[in-house]
Amino acid sequence: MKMPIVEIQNLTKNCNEALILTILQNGKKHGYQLALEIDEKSKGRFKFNHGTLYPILHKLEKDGLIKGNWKQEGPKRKRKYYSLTAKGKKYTQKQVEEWRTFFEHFFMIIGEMET
Amino acid sequence: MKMPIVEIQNLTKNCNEALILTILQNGKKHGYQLALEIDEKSKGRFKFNHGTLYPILHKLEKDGLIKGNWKQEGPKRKRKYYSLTAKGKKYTQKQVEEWRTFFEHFFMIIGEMET
DNA sequence: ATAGATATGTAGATAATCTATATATAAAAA
DNA sequence: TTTTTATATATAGATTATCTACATATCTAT
Repeated sequence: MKMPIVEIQNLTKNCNEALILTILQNGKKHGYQLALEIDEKSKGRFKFNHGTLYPILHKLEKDGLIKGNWKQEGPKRKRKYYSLTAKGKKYTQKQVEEWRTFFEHFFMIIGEMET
Repeated sequence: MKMPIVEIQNLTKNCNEALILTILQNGKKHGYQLALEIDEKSKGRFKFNHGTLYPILHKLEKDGLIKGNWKQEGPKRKRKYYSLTAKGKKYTQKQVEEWRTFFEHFFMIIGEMET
């Protein structure tokens, strides 16, 4: 798996990933819960389409960055809880740093950087 | 033409656009010049693929946000200089604001917001 | 001459996201 | 109690931005 850096060439990636991964730093969450939390924390600004969310989770799991575990919850309800792997934790920290430097360069150009 | 806001749903868009549009706020530039300037101003961090750059310029022109003019430069050399239209100026200011609020929310979630 | 930088452009591939659909359970309202 | 809404996960197909590669032509320095 490649470790993309956050730059103009691959800016389409990583943003949704970054949100999911950093939320998971606070403990294990299932998919629906992640979407709710991101919605709340952004005061309704960031809303995940479920058709976007689940494929990302599957990809992150396939890449070994998160690990999902089905849990019986109630008599018939099942939820899949995800948590960061060691690799995922390292990756997340790197990505946050990448985003910070990206942001700095981006606003240096588009102006009005409040430092 | 729709006026997209910068949010999780359409984050793939607008970033390259924003860089181009804000550079054009400082006066007319041709495509190659825009790429160089963004490269320099970001200290080599943002590099445009020309295959990305020119289609965006054509799209922005089609949407009436920028206007391109071919200029004879030397005996045979031609360059196409782009400048913001009134609509484009308005749009650019709005987009910069959108990006600012986007990043505020984004960093509020991914943490380590230095306010 | 010719090599490298300048300058613009398009075609096809890749990949992230979006829309729509599907399924099923739990809780709340009528 | 029936129905609606929220919860919960998932996939298929369409859309779209970007990437890679190709194509063309001029200008400058060696």
